Amino acid sequence: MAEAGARPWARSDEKHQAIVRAAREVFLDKGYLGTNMDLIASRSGVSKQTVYTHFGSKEALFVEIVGSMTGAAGDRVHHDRPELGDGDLEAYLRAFAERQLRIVTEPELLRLRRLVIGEVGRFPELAKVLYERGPQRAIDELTAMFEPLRERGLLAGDPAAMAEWFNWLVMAAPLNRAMMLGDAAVPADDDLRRHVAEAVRIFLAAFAP
Amino acid sequence: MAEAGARPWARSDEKHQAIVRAAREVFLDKGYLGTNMDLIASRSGVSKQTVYTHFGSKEALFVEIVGSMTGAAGDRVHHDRPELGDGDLEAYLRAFAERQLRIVTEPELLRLRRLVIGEVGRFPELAKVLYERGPQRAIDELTAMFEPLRERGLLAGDPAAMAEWFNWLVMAAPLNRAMMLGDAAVPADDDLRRHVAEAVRIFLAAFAP
DNA sequence: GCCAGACTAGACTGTCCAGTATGATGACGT
DNA sequence: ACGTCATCATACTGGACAGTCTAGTCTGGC
Repeated sequence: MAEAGARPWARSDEKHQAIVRAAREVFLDKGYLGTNMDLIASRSGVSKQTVYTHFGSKEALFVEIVGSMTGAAGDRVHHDRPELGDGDLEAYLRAFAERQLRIVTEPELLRLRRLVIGEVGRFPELAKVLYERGPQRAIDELTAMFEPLRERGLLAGDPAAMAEWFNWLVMAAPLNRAMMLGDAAVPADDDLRRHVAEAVRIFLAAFAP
Repeated sequence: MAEAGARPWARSDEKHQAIVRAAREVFLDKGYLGTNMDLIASRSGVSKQTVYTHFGSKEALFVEIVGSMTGAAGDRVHHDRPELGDGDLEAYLRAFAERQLRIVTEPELLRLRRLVIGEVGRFPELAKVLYERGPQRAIDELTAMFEPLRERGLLAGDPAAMAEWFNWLVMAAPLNRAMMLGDAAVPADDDLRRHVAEAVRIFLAAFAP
């Protein structure tokens, strides 16, 4: 993201990070147009000029922030995921889905999603990247997971298609509610577990031979 | 929305409608903050003052536009819906879902959805209304439809829960793709039909006794 | 003919804000 | 001691834009 280039870039990382943090908050809170650079400067305890030295423009800062957040979120979701051994498939799918859903419905990620969706017109690339690093990546990993299960006869169907159904069975209701009804509409732990259990049941009813 | 009030309101409906049309286009295109009132005035072939006479402020105009669009969209979805007689349940569910999905994925509605989601922070009420008139209303009608089916032994489960699962089985994948990947990501007719058929199959596998 | 009310073009006010310019401070290496 | 480089505070420029104001036009009813 930062210009590949000529400069030896020993710029103070501390300030850089402070700007990133402040910009993240402000952009998530007020959107792209609603955000003002003076506020980011003062919130990060840095002069406006410094903001412009580190990031060349409001647009560049926005792209950098959103890009890095999507990357980080994607990585978190797919980090430290347990392996499926010979254990109970249903239980494993539940654990997997609960974990995934909990991360995706964190307020910060919900706000990122809203921000990006609202800016599809202005920044279509960002939305594409978010889709690829979010849902698409999850679906790809599920596909890889389902492939051997199909071969072992535990699932019946096209792995990629099953992955997509599974993903949205788990995510759709909570995510879409949260998008519109606000962060407070995210299910509490009990409900989340019940929701996931039922999603997994439906999935297996449709795809277990 | 317009002030309940004193005035006999015989204002030229033609201009009013022209403003509404122009405002709809511009807001959907550029978002709330990105929209400028001079443009709306010129696009509707009306003077700026007239815009302010008909709608008191940018905010009021926005709320009016979005509110009426959500209402209209909701009404369209639930208008002229065929009844389920004694025919084939699976075929009926497919027809129902195809119809619903086609309407919801129209570009104008997708853009409305993006707009509203992006403005959740500034206008939380609008998003709530969109949720109620959109997904919630669909779910309620499905609930009413499933209730007797359950009593006839054709479905097994809580009608409201089944309605929510059915709704998102049908909507989630296309809608979420379209939100982020743009209007061009909406499935063509063939794909849409295949998608719906499979969604219905999954639903019945999970909920038909 | 005249009044009222809707409308018009366009100027104007006040504010906000991205981005730049200026001139100074302090740290660090040579 | 000196240059360099990041940083600072603050002022400024230029443009955008919500909302108001002015002064005048057009139309239909009486």
